[in-house]
Amino acid sequence: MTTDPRPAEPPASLRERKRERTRAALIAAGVELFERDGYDQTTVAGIAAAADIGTRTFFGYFASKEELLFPRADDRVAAALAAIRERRPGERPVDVLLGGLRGLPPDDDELVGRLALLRLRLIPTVPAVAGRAYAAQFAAQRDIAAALVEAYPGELDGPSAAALTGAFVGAIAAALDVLLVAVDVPPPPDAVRGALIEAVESALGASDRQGAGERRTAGG
Amino acid sequence: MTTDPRPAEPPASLRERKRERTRAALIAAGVELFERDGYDQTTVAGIAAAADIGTRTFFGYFASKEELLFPRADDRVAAALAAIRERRPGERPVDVLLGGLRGLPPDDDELVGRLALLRLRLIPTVPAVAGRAYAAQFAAQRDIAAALVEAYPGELDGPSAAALTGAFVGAIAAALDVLLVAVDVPPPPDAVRGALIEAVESALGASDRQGAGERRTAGG
DNA sequence: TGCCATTATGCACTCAATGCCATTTAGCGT
DNA sequence: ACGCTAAATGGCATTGAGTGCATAATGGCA
Repeated sequence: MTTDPRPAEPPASLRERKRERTRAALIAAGVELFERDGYDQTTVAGIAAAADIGTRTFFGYFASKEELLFPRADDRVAAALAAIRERRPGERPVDVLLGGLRGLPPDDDELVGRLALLRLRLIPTVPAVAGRAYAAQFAAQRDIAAALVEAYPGELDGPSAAALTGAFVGAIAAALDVLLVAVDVPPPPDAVRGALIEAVESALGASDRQGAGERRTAGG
Repeated sequence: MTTDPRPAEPPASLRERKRERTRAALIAAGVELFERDGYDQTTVAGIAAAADIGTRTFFGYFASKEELLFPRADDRVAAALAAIRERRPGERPVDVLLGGLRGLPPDDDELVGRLALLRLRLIPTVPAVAGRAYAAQFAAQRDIAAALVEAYPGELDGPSAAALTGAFVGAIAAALDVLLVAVDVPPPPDAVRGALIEAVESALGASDRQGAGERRTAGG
């Protein structure tokens, strides 16, 4: 379930290290400027200048302005896939997914970090950012749904697996929005995590909640 | 539940009728060109030329290129809100939402029409379109979640309502993707509708499906 | 040191989108 | 029918994202 959290190995060669430093500088400059001046008011040229590189070079690091907000592939997808892989026999799909969610570290940066928070705030207001986030979510759902179909042959067909995954991811996204964006000051990470899990469980009707008491295998 | 499906009243004044015709011509030209040449290859200037208006005028009708794909406010939100308003006492939130889904007309254009299909195909590939779709979905979820909180005071709090709504909408979106986009030739509308309802029900654990036998109030 | 591949950058270009402004046209009262 | 007003139209210029191309700078390696 641990899935190797953030290796963060510094690349070997000088060239790669330098490139990684520039990349980090670009992200830092972007986040800084986005927060200070707003997304639309911040130009790529400005970000590049703040990181002390040419404007053209920016696009050698990120394909677009909004890509800056999605610097890494989502670890949560890997966590979900791992949870499916390590499922217990008889465990229902919805409980497997919820188990994966519970297994995430409480202070997961991708869930409640500064960049993630900025991203969440920008998604409802900037179409381009929303589009990028949606694309990532869609890809994630496809992967998870495919894994579910493979893990539950006969029980789950394509549409059902897609619907279940969409419900799961949709519940998380919507709950996170309420818990992190629609509040004045975001609560501490572990509180967010607890409330998130509770909300998602109540939405999906997990074993711990309403009825279906036969296969109560998932522990707290 | 019927919610006045497509009034389509022709506007009174000559000016408004003319404007409506131009608007329809723009949509038609856009859909045509998008399908023929692809979204990115189609320029706003090209669409305007095909509809025989100036490029600048296009933006008097649509704020952006992708707005062309979202010509009307989503009726389904209204249907969901109506379903919540007309709920039966004791009916669980999830069953209310599913009831609203079942109440939709089988050939709802917004669900399976040509424009909707093109939109669904474009969403995974064009970030701008995805962004617009996501924004609409987000707004819809906020409205529905707010209505749910109001309809179920004490039972549903903000995060729970958001999670449930997100799960519902997410399940629909993901299932529609599988049923309409990830197939060679889309099946007939009523078949899509039936499969969609079935998939969403299985994902959300409706009364008709798994456990939770105490409050079995919702009929078929 | 010198060669090679990668990286950085400048320049010109396309296209979406916006602001400004002149012109046309529909709606309406007289 | 006439003329006024407001909306609609569209041309022109501008900004900013993103791309292709050519060239220079730089690290890896013999």
